[in-house]
Amino acid sequence: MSESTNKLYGTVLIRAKEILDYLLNSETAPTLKEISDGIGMTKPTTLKILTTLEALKFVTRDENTKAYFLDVSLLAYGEKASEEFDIRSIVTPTLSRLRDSTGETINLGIVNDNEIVLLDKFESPQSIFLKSRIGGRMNMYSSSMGKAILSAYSDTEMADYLDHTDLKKVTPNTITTSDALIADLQTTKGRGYSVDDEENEVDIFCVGFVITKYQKIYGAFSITAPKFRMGSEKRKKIVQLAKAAQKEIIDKI
Amino acid sequence: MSESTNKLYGTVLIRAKEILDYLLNSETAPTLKEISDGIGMTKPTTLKILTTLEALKFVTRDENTKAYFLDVSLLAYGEKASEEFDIRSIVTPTLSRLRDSTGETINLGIVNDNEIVLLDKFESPQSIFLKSRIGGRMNMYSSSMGKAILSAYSDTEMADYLDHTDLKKVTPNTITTSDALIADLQTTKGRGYSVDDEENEVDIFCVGFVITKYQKIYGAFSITAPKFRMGSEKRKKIVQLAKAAQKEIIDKI
DNA sequence: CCTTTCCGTTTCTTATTTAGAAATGATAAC
DNA sequence: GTTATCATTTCTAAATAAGAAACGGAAAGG
Repeated sequence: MSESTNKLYGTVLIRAKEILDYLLNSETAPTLKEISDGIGMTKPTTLKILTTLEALKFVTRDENTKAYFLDVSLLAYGEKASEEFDIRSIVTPTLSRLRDSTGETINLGIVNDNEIVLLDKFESPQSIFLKSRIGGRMNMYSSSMGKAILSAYSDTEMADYLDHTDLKKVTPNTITTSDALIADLQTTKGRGYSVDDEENEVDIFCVGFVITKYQKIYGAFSITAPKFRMGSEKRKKIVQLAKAAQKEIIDKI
Repeated sequence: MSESTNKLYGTVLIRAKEILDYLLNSETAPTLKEISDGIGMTKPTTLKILTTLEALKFVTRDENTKAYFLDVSLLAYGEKASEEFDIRSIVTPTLSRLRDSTGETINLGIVNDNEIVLLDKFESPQSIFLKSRIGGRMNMYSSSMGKAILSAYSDTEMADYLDHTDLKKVTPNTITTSDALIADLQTTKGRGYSVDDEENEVDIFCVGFVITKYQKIYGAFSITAPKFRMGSEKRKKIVQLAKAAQKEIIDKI
């Protein structure tokens, strides 16, 4: 929101990203028409960009149905990118054990552009919902990982975050005022973990733990479960196990 | 090699990919000069593309060092792409157990553009080498996963593969003639698994198993170990476990 | 079996964008 | 404080892109 207002170079590149994003958010592989209608570009232009994207192996086209989808070649870029933040290698054994001991799904996230990006997940065998995808994004203010991280922010960082964020309702429980959010983060700080009580997704309850050492914030992890499986006894037990995991991780950094 | 020779649309897009590839293959985050020199583009042009890539969240720039690296936002595209081929969910529990029972690293790959793309890996605790990265590519003719898949190809498919591939030496052991490769694949077919005896990487020995059902090839998995840990006894045991895993996977498809 | 419709593809021309030489800043090295 | 080196900005001829219109081909409907 404080971006330079100068026009960006690379019209085709920008449009190509629109196409990639369209494919990213499509349930099923779309055809040329669907894409060009969906984005509001003319067919010839869309076709030309798609043809180039295909040649570059960013997309693939089904020869029969003529439908487009993202190409697995893209995997390499994301994996390389996430290597830069390599908490994963440190964190994996601990979180994998935490999954086993809690029986619930564990997520690992980092901050990227004021949002949480899901870096990895350790799924519980009983997990029904797999809405989330590695690389997927969520709000900081409505998720347990986000709130765990926000609770470690300085006042300046927090002010900057609020400055760049609209607290929009995602579910009926989402916190939508700065004051309420700041109060919640205060509680989080005292308690040592954050709680997302159906604030990001209905029926889903999460607790979140920040991974931070010597002032530096590395990311956060959370334990996610359907609300009916998160009674106060269970939650107490999970928190205890997770706090031990958090300590173990921080010691390894 | 039978591509249309027409000039491709989207100059900037093509150049942007060159930059992304340069970042993908850089050990350390490069600066503008390194990138422009490395690719052979002028600095102003490179800067302009990088600035747009940054705005699109494909790259990030370190404010202090001015160095560029790939942005984690890219994760989402690759993950979505690999979902299309979702053998992973079917295969994960079995391969994870195979890792535990063999104590060695298991790789899962699929074919993309006549090469193997590493879709997932299940690392052994004793794995020293982590040269490979998810999304990484290797030759079909020099890798065990590739040869396992080639052994399931029809004559036409194989002819087409050879037509589009140079059998270049990767290590002293790499097979570099069609005849030798075809003979090796014959052996593979009879034996039920492929062997890569330092053909792709010195000191590394792998066995590969194709995942195929009703004529359709879904991918392959391999067991990788340093050669000194792959004596014939150990290998026999591993093959036995892997064949059971292969059967289990195919039954689940 | 012919007609219509609906996409995908090609062509063409004006308007827009780009590429890079050169100049300028900024910063680090000496 | 001078020099070297890299990042950034400016500017304009030359290259590229955008989209209207026309075309082609396959599938649907009568």
